[in-house]
Amino acid sequence: MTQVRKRSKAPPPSQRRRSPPANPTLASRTTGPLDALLDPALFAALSDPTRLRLVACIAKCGRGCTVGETAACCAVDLSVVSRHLALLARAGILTAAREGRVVRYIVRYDALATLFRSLADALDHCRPTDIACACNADCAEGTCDAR
Amino acid sequence: MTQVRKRSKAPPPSQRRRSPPANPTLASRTTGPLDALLDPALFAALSDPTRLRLVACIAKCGRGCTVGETAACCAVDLSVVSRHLALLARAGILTAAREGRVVRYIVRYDALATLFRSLADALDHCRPTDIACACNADCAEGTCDAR
DNA sequence: CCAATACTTGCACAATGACGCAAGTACGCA
DNA sequence: TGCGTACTTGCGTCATTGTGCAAGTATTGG
Repeated sequence: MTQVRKRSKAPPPSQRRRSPPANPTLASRTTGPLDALLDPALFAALSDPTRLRLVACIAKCGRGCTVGETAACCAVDLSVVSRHLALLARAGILTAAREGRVVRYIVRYDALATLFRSLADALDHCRPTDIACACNADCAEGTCDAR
Repeated sequence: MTQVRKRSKAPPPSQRRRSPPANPTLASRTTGPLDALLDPALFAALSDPTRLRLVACIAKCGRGCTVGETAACCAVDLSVVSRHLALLARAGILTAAREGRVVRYIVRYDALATLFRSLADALDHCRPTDIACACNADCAEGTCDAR
């Protein structure tokens, strides 16, 4: 994660976001070509060992897991877990739902599985065939739309 | 990426690694359960926008791309591109091959596609059924093998 | 062997990210 | 309304990472 610069001062408690914004529609990433599927934010969310462990933990607990339960999976402060889960939800990997006093996080199985399959398909489509790709001369020009 | 602490001083030029180590066998990650597939290093490699652009660029250029060609895809120094490509190769996403004066990098289409499909499958298997998961009480104990 | 091309690596620096602690907020129940 | 439980957020710290520049190494051709 490099060029994602978000540095706005937290708004006052009154107007502070209480319920997280709608999860980004993973579906919107599952249609386009390879570029559209290669979202740095998604991979960044999955690039931390602690977060991955949390995801794995929640993925296996059928019903949603609370922050406290999930925190038992790894040896970091509860506040850290809370932040990680919020981040994962923002990335569209988890869904959060408040149930009275607790918040349950659950993995967005379908969205993720669909996304990964789309990625695999997109890669297959990119695989070179016998016909040479016209963009060989220079990736920055010609028919290569990678930029 | 957090707990990956590698802080060894670079070895002297004489014993410095010239050819990169064999790419990690992505295949080894495509068999186990979800945990085995959730490799932080892989996602970390894909978490940088510049690197993703390089991957997309190379993915679409059927034959391997040289470092110089690839560098045309984005506005960073050639040395940066070189480092990114080496990292991607180390992560098993690209394969490097020296051809005379140039080095060609190519996407490991099959390995990646297989990995992503395995991930999707693993997620599908984790999806809760009607039978409640026995590990609900506490993710850190019981039958939940997420830790 | 020298020069040119094509990368790779050392070094310094700024920005980012993960973390823990402490304080703050939300919700349910007396 | 006051209290306890369950999270969330502010803040400071420290390690990691992305980047550019300059110097180093590899490979080919003269």
